[in-house]
Amino acid sequence: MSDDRRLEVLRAIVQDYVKTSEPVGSKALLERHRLGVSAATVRNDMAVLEEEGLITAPHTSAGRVPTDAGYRLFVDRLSTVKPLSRAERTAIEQFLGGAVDLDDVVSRTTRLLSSLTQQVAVMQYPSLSRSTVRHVELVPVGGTRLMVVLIANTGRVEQRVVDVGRDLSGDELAVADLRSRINGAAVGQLLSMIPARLASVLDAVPVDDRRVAESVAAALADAAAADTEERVVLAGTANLARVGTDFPTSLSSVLDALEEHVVLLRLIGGMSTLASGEAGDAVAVSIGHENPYEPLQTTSVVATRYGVVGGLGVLGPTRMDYPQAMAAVRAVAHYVAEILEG
Amino acid sequence: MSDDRRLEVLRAIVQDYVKTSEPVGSKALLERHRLGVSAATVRNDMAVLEEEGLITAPHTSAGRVPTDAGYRLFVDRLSTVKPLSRAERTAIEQFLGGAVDLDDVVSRTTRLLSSLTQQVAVMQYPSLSRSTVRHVELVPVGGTRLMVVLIANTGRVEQRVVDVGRDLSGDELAVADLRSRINGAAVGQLLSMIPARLASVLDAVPVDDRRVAESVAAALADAAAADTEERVVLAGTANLARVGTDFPTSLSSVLDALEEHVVLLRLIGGMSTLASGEAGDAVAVSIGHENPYEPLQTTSVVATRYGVVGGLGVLGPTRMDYPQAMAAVRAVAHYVAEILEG
DNA sequence: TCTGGCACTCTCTGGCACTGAGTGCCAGTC
DNA sequence: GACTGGCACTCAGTGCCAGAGAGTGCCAGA
Repeated sequence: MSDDRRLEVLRAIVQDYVKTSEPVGSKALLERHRLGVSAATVRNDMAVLEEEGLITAPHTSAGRVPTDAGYRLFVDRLSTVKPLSRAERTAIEQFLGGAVDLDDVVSRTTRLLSSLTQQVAVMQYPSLSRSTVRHVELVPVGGTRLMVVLIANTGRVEQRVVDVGRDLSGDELAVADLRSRINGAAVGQLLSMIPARLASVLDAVPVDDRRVAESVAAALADAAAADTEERVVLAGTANLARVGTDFPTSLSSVLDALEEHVVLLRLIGGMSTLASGEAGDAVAVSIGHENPYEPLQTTSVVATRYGVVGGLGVLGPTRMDYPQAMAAVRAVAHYVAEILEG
Repeated sequence: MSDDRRLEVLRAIVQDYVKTSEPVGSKALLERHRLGVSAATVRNDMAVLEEEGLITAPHTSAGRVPTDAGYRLFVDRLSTVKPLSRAERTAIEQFLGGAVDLDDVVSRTTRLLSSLTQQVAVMQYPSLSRSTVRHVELVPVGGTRLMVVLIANTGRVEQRVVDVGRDLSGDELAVADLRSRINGAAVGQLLSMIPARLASVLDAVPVDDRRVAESVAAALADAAAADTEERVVLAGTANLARVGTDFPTSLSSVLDALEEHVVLLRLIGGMSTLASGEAGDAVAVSIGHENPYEPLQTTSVVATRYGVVGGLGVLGPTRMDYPQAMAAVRAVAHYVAEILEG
């Protein structure tokens, strides 16, 4: 019961199919792989693999194609993440190192990842709720309105304009006082801690400014909580339409799904959280129907966290070079974390 | 020489082809339009139109399809921008009115425009160089580094961190002084005026802080000039892949082109500038080969400025409902300008 | 200047036979 | 019991052909 050889056959099928995108038959398999057995034997193995639901035949007299379960087994047990070449690594480092600000980091990362993997790259903006406060700035913007600017340690900036119910344009002193109190209490804290930390500030503030302080605190809490409507950035969507890619009719609905940023965030977020449960740099893979969101069930997603602040990954057809994608995602995540937090 | 009727035939061809996406023949044309003449006459007219390069036949015995020149003539002389319905207008107003910040305005605008027109929507972020300074903020961020935050009247925020060569952490006073000088000189000015306005500030600053002021001025100038690498936002790319749309093989290269944001910016910017030369709310149309960027020569772009700060528009196949697209673009631009500047 | 009619040209569709890759199964061998 | 060679069978893909249908160009006549 050469179980090992059967898995070897599965691996060969996955590799060939990923490379050629055509159903692979017993004969073709033998030409490309030295399995040391005859075509008939391979056929027997294939029959078993098909019975186990790991491969399937599009029609009677075609070759076999891996199923989602087949890819899953391949990813879990038959593949090793192939490390990137030294040249690739330095290229990544250099390209990302040239970024000038946060937007640029995100934009470069996605473009890099999509060109490395030839898939669609997805990156979540550094998440506020896990990052810390670098500074809070208060700016009177005419009349009774105050602009509240929250700057996180990742370089991300959130701003809110609030009506504080009092004209502050002449009262630089009161604004400066409140600014220093708030910064004293909040700088260095997790964004999620903002409401708690500001409670004490509210008590200490002169009674005249109480109303103002409350408005500002509310705005800050709101800005920190805006986390749930996180932004996500894509690159390489054209890769989905490349000739030789397998999206017969579903291309349009996949593209549609990609514009549902909320869904992508949940996906990337959920998967990368899962991965972080295991080893530090674990990469999570979600294949076809494993995917909770229906329009994306013809695709696979490879994702991971970068640092502690966000997730990134690639999305493509289930017929994907998983080892390569996983390696690229892991390496890029590593460098991004270094740049953002190092 | 019924020149008028010939144009009427052209209009009918454009309208039918846009609706059905199939080459339109003389007979089919008569069924849908009351031209008051026979099929043979229409055929003669078609022959003339073809000779003039306004329509073309995919092959000998198929119907006719408008050429780029045909669409051009249609847009210039045969179509009137059909006003949106009252319901549509209030829907636009309500949807855009619900936006909470600048990002949200841009995101809602593009999604709205793409769903109104069933095309790809493109919007340039409000451009800094034409907007004015609302406030400049200086924030010491440890050691000798200072974060310079530039807030524009459109709500857009640019930030730079500079090394000022001197430890300012203890010297709140010097920072406050510089901050008020800069704001005094720059607030309300066009961003492009920043370097000029700050020149006087540099002279007036105490000699000890000269170096600091220079660094800050440079950072601000840089932030203002970052305009050239403007951002652009897309929505509705899935519309390109809709079944019934005409992108046989070029889809992938069009999607690729859409990721070249620099190109899109030049396109939208150039076109809308052109339009603003004419009437205030003019909408510019670029059809197929009129387009300077080769991969987009199978597409048309309908664009305009919103207010004075940026451009927006839609992109789709040359077979596009121009009157409808122009109406939608114009209406949306109008409301966006109101929200951003009103 | 328009119209009806006619011959002509192409595309499209369906049917048919053929080819080739691939399969399943079976009897034989190590 | 596991593997192999061989054989019959299946089925998508291709090329070919004929017929239908849509559309055109052109011409003679009103």
